[in-house]
Amino acid sequence: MVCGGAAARERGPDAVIAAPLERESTATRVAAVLRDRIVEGTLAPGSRIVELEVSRELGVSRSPVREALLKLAEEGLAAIVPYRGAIVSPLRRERFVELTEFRIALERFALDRLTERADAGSLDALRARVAAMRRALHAGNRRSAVDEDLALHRAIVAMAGNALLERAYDGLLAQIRLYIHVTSARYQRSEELAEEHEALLAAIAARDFPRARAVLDAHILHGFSEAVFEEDSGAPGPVPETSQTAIGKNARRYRPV
Amino acid sequence: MVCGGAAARERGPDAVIAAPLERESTATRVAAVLRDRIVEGTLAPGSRIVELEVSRELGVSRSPVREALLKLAEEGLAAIVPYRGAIVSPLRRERFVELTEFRIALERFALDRLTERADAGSLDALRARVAAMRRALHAGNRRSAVDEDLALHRAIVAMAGNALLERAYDGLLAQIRLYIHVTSARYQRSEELAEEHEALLAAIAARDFPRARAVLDAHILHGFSEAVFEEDSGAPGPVPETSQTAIGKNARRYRPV
DNA sequence: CGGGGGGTAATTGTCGACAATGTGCAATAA
DNA sequence: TTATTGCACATTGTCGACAATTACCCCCCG
Repeated sequence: MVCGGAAARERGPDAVIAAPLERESTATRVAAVLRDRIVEGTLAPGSRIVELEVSRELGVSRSPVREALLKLAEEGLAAIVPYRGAIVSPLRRERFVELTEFRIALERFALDRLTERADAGSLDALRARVAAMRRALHAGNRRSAVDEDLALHRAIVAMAGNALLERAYDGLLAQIRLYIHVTSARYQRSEELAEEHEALLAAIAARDFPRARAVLDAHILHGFSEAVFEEDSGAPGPVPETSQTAIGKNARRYRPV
Repeated sequence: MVCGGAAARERGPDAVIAAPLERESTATRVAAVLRDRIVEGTLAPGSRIVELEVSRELGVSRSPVREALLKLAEEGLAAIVPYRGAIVSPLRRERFVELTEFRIALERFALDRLTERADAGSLDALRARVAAMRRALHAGNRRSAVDEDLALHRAIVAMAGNALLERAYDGLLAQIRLYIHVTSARYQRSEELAEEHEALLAAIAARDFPRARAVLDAHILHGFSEAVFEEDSGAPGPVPETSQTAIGKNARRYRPV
């Protein structure tokens, strides 16, 4: 068999050597397929995932499928209950509140590091991402706008230089994507969104941690406040007591002075 | 076959009904065995874990062993490289720095929530844990002192009421345990350790978030500063440039005024 | 004496089959 | 009619075997 095989053919020519090192296992590919379907909405929240069905459909055995489901469960995209199987994690407001709170906490930590060590090169890379997102927004391509948005935030987190933070954030990202459609209204007002990101970058560039934190909070909570859940009877009402309290209080406390 | 079986017999008599609901799979038990060995030191950092060896030793097939290794890898206790197997995560100073930084970030977030919503009952529970730890320390039982110490911190995190935070912290806990022996000098001066915890609880009771945060930082960084790595040539020298910078700066910035 | 090739052994990745468990329906009795 | 019990089916958990890949060692060549 030729060195790179199918994997190599999918990449650039000069990646032929590196390809065998990073080719992915069947389990990884199955996980990728299922992950896509979940965040895409093809696999609706709450629906069952039967190992044998997936294995038959994808033409693999149950072992990699099972392994993939374990991965998805770790990412919070699926829930596995022993001897009963896996379901796509249902969308619940309470969980979205927790997700948002925790996301803010992680990104704050990242900003804390980043406002200390950000160099010109990193900032340029971030600015390029904002530009890309702006283009996607103007082109009306919501899907890639979402991708660019999240990629920007992930890049900020990655620049903090803490591998554990990065892993934790990656785990969150999948779930953020899962909930993105309830905040999709946000991507209508593209100018606003781009400006918020630019304000965030400016604060980072100025190495002004308090301001960066304030901008971040406003940015994320802004998206949060527009979230609409189907379980809501009628209009997008207020979030539940306790959680509202937590997010609300912090939003107020950390709002720019 | 009798209802509960072996699982029920290991519990109290009135747990017979509930037992079947919470019995654990083979994979979970294998993971528990390996996890214990890793944090205990029986399985040294860097040593290989061969699936077939474990499966033969524990009298199970490779499937649950494999599943257990995936879990351990998720927890950061093991590293899996495709077609080459799993090794116990090696102890590296850089990683310990990241671990400590991230741990502080998570616990700060917990304190932020806790100083808002802590009730008397919760505080009593925490105080009971400090007392338990103090007893263990005085009894010279270092192992259970460590357990109580971590259990206290975990309880604080749990009280924050964010499931995602809790999961992320649990993932960290295993790794903290992995590194605990490099900070074991800390458990010599038991009085000091107990006092720091009590100061933390007092700040929480007073709902004084800034003070709680300052006490927490001092507490964790205190343990950090005593860490000794074998790779160090001679005395426990300073931590590497970049990481030292990050931790040092924050320690200074957030120190009590 | 050192470095490259080839072949063997060891180990992981995947597979199909069987055992254990949960689910739902149907038959039965009150 | 309705609650209950038993049974058949669907699905997960575990197992042993085979395929794919890597590590190791020996041999050969320079």
